[in-house]
Amino acid sequence: MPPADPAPARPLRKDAQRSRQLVLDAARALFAERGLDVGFDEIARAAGVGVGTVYRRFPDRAALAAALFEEKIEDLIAAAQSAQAVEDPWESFLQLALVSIRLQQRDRGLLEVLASEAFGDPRLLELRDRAAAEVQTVVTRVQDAGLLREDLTAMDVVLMLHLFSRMSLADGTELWQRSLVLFLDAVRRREGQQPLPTPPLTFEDFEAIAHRL
Amino acid sequence: MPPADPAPARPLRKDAQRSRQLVLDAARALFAERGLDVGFDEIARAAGVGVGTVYRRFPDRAALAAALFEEKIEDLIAAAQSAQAVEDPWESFLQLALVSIRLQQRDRGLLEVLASEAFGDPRLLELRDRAAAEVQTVVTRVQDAGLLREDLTAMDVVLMLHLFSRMSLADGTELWQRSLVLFLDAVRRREGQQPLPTPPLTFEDFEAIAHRL
DNA sequence: TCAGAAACGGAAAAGATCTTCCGTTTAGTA
DNA sequence: TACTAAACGGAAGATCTTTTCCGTTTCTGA
Repeated sequence: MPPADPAPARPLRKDAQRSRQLVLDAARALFAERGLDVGFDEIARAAGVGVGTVYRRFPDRAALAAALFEEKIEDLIAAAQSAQAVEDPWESFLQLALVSIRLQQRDRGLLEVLASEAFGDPRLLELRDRAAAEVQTVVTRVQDAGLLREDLTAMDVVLMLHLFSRMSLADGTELWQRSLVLFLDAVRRREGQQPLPTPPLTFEDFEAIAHRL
Repeated sequence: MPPADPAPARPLRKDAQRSRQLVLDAARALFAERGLDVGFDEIARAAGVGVGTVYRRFPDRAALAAALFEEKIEDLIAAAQSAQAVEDPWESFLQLALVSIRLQQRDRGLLEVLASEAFGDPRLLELRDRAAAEVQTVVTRVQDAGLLREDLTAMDVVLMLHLFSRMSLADGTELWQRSLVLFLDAVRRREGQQPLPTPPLTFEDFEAIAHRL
């Protein structure tokens, strides 16, 4: 009994493979620079193919984004994991913050995918959840070490990283670092801190907020 | 020699006055709810007049915004001044923060005008500068009282208030308060604080950043 | 080499605003 | 009341982006 792959899907013809790749390359560059809502016609022009070809390969923005950002989010997860390898928990936390901001600073599309409901694409959503889980791990460790305030959640951190990433995209310079330093100072554990008001942020809160920012 | 008002401008006809007011009322509500880029046709429909009438009275969005947001920014300035009346400098600072976030939470258009270059309208720009000056006053006072870190600028504060206002618009709830508490905790003066990196934020920095957020 | 399927490009249809224009209506004045 | 100028509504033209469609070209494998 042969494996019943619902779509045996013969490989794309050679010219089709080539133009698919041209489209992906063009879209990668444009999404990184200008975000997810670049026009399809512009992608086609940059790729040197007709619009029809873009639509044939990627019926909508979601298909294109899914193909491109899986890899990108995996980069982010890998970066988070390598931050976990840092011995000192606070340094590990710091490295996670810097790396994740930098990745989003270099790719506006990545920021938008992470902050949106990712077109409802299950693969992207799952990867995003895995990235959030990595943040959770780092946060828990630095909390267990007594260095980070206990009432902070990983989602507070994710939300803040999102805001700093946005800032880093918005200013050409490095002014966002001022705000990051303030934040880091604020979340350090310290005697006599006032507890945070309102219930902790959940993942759903983050989604709802970031999506509409 | 009679006063040479360049446009003696006879008063609008009664029906024109009426429809001007209808348009302003409709635009006020729509801008507050959905921000500055509501379609003119939608404003016309909400006002119960034709699009032509909207264009006749307000040649572009800037004219409409100028007419509406002068008053709004004056409200903000008034709120800042009444915050200055609070005796305790820290409380005064806190009240300024809360009031300014609330005003922007209730009016997305106001937030957008404050963060944009305000269509280049000189009146709006001047009012915005005056609002920033009020923040400066409050910040200086709380710094002079030794309660706020010295290396923070009024523009750091303005930028943060902008971010929290955005958050307060984006979440329907009050979760932004968590972040505000973190921020307030971060900016309190305290022994052994690390100095902030990168040069202080200028007004131009704020404009450039907020505009592109 | 050749026939048929797959893929291609880009014109054009479909949608969404934005803006102008003009025939009709209404207010103000004599 | 009647005339004129101001104001009105909304259809139509101008743009811009999204999406479909089809005549032509290119690949593949018999």
